Amino acid sequence: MRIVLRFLEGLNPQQRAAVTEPAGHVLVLAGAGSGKTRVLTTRIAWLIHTGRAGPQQILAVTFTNKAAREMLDRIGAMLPVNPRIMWIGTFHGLCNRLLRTHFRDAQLPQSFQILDTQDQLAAIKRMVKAAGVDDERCPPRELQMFINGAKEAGLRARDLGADAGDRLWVELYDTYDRQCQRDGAVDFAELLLRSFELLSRNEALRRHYQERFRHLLVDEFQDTNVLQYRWLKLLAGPDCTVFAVGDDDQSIYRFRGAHVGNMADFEREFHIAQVIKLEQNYRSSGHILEAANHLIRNNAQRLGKNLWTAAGQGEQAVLMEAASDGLEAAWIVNEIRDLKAGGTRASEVAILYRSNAQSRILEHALFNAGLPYRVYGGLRFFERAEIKNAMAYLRLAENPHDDVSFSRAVNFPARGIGSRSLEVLQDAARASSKSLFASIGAVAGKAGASLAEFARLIEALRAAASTRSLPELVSAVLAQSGLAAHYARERDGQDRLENLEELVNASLSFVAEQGFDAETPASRTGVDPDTLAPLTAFLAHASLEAGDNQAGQGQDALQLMTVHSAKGLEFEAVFITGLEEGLFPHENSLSEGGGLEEERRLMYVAITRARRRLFLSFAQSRLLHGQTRYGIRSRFVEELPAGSVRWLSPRSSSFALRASRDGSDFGPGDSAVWPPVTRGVEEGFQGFQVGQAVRHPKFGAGIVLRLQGAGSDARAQIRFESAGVKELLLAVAKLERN
DNA sequence: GGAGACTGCGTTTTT
DNA sequence: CGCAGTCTCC
Repeated sequence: MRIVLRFLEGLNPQQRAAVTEPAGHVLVLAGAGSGKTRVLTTRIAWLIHTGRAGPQQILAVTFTNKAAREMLDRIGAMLPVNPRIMWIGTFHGLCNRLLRTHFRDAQLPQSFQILDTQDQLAAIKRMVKAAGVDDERCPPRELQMFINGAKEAGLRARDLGADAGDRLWVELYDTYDRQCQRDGAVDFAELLLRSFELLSRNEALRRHYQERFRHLLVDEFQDTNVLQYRWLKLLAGPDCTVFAVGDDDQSIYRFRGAHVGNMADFEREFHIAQVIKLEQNYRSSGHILEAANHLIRNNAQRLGKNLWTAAGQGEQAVLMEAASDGLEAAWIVNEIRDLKAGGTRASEVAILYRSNAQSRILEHALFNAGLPYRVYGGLRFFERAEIKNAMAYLRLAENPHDDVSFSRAVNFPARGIGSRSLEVLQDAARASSKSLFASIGAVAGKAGASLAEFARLIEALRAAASTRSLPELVSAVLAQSGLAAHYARERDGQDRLENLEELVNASLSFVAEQGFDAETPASRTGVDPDTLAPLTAFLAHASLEAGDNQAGQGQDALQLMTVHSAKGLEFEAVFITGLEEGLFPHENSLSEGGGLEEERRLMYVAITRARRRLFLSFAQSRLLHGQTRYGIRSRFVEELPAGSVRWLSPRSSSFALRASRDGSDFGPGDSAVWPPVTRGVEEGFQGFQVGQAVRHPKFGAGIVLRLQGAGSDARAQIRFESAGVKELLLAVAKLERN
C-alpha cells in the first residue's frame, strides 16, 4: 500500500480522480502541460498494482513510437513488469502484432511486408501504369490520398458508390488492393482496416480479445480518425473500460484524417457521466499561459477548458516586427546570445515555424553566428534512398516475389536491365499472373541473361538468410548486391556508404534488443511458430519505425522544427517565427471550412511549448518561392492579450513600401498602443489578398492594401510603386499577381 | 544507362 | 529560389 501512495503522491485532485476511477469509462480532457502522460502511466501502474488488472489485460495505444516508448519506460520505472506482456504501442504497431499472430485468418502471408508512404506511392504508380491509365487524368499522389481516405473511413472499393466521375478511381483502388494482396503487401491504412475487418468478421477472435483486454487506454484521443475509433469500439467488450485522454485544443491533424468529433461521440456513446478536466498547468509561467488562453478563446468549436497555473506571472512574451525575414533571423540570433549568456542551454531553446521552407534563412543566420543547431523533420534513417535500396534486397531475400522490391532492386546498381527489358518482363508477368521474379524465364536474349543473373543473386541471398544471422545477411547484401561498391565509387557517396554501414549496426542492435539469439539464421522462425524470424521482424520494424532524424543528438544544440513536430515537447524558451497572414495562418487553410480554427490551435500548441520565455516575430517582407512577398502581421498576434505581450518595433525599419504613412493598417505598429486593426474581408476577392504584390498594365507593380466590397463591387486599394495609391474595381482592372 | 537540361511546383506529418 | 521529376542526347 505504501507503494500505491507513492504513485499517487503529488497528483492533484483531478489527476488522482482520473488515475483511480474504479469503474466505468473515462474521458480526460487534458490541457497542455497538465501532466497527461503521467496520469496515463500512473493509471496503468495503479490498475496493475492494486490487482484490478493483470498486465496482459492492458492495451494502451499512442500515435508515435516515441510516446509508446516513453510510456513503457515510465511504467517500468514504477513496476517490475515484462513489457512484452502488455500491449502498448501505436495503432499501427498493435495492428501489425494482431495480423502477424492471426495471419491466416487475415488472409495474409505471415511475412507480409508493410508499405510505407513512399513504397505505397511507388506501388500505385506501377499499378496505374500497368492499367494503362493516363497519369495526367489520375495523378498517383491524388489517387494515394483517395485510397487512404477511403480506407481511413473504413470503405473498400466495393463500398464506394460509382459516380461516373469517380468510377475510374474506384476501379483503380480495387486494382491496387488486389495487387497488394498478390504481393503480400499491406500499407499503413490497410494495417488498420485489415485488423478491423478481421475482428469484426471473426466473432470467436473478437470475443477472445474482448475478454482479454479489460482496459483500453488511448493517448492523444483528439488525433484518432474514424476507423481508429471504430477499431477501439470493436475491441471494447462488455467488461472493458476505456480510458481516453485528449485535448481538443491541440487537434492539429485534421488535414490527415483526425476526427476531433470522436471525443464528443465517445462521451455520448460510452455514457461518460463526467468528463475529467485537467486544467492546472505545470509547465508555463502566467503570461505565457494567459496568451494561450486568450488566443484559443477565439475558437467557437471547443469543449471548453481554461488552463491556470500556480506559478507566478513570469516574463511577458516579446513580439518583434522585423523589416525582413533576414532581420527577423538576425534578431533571433541576438536574443539567443542573450539567453545563452543568461545561462539557458541551447537545447532548451526551440525555434518554431509554420512550414519547413522557413528554416533555410534561420539556419543560414545561425550558421553564420556559429550557433550549433539541429533541424527536426526531413528524411529519417529508414527513408533514405540508400537504406531503402538495401532493404529492397533484404525483402527479396525473404520473398523474391515481392514486385515492389524487385522493381526497386533489379537495376540498382545498374546491371544492364533497362526500361525496355523491364517492360517485357512486366508484360510476361501480367500475362501469366505471376510475379516478376517468377516470370524471368519468359524473357529471352541478352536481357534474359542479365535477369537470370539477378535471379541467381536473389537465390544466393535467400540461401544466406537461411544460414547466417541477420547482421551477417545485411553485410552480405551490401557486398553482393554491389550497393557498397556503387556508393564507394560515387563522388558524393561517402555519407551514403556510412549510412549503409550503420544499417549493419542497426540490425545488430535490433537482434540484441528483441532478444533473438545472435546466431539465429535470419529467416528461421522460432520454436513457437508464432515467433517471427529475425528478418521478418526487422523488415516490419523498418517500415513502422522510420528511425531517428539525424546524428548530432548528443551535443547541446538549438532545436529547429515546425510547430507540428513540436507537439508534445517543451522548452525553456520558444521562438514562434513568421507570424504573417498567409503563412501562419497558412493561406491554404483559409479556404477550407474550419481551417482557420485548426491554424489557431496550432498557434496554441506553439505557445504552450514554452516554460519561461516566449518570443514572437514577423517580417514585413519575406523571400518566398524566389520572390519577395510583403506580409501583414498575423491575426493571431492581434488575438493575444495586450498585457502579456511586449511589442518591440524598431522605428528605423527600412520598409520600402511603408503604408502606415497614409493611415492604412499596413505597416509597423506602435509599441505603446495596442493597435486596433480594421481589416477588410480577405476572402473571395478572386484570390487576391491583402499584402499581395500585384502588377497593373498601366500603373506597374504595387501592393494590395485593402480589399472591400463584394461581388461586382469588389474593390482593391493598391499602393503602386510609382503611381501612388489607387482604388480599383477587381471586375474591371486587369490585375496580375506579381 | 547516365549526365545534363528543362519544367513545374511549392502546408503541416506519423505510421 | 531550390527541388524533384521528366526529357534529351550522347
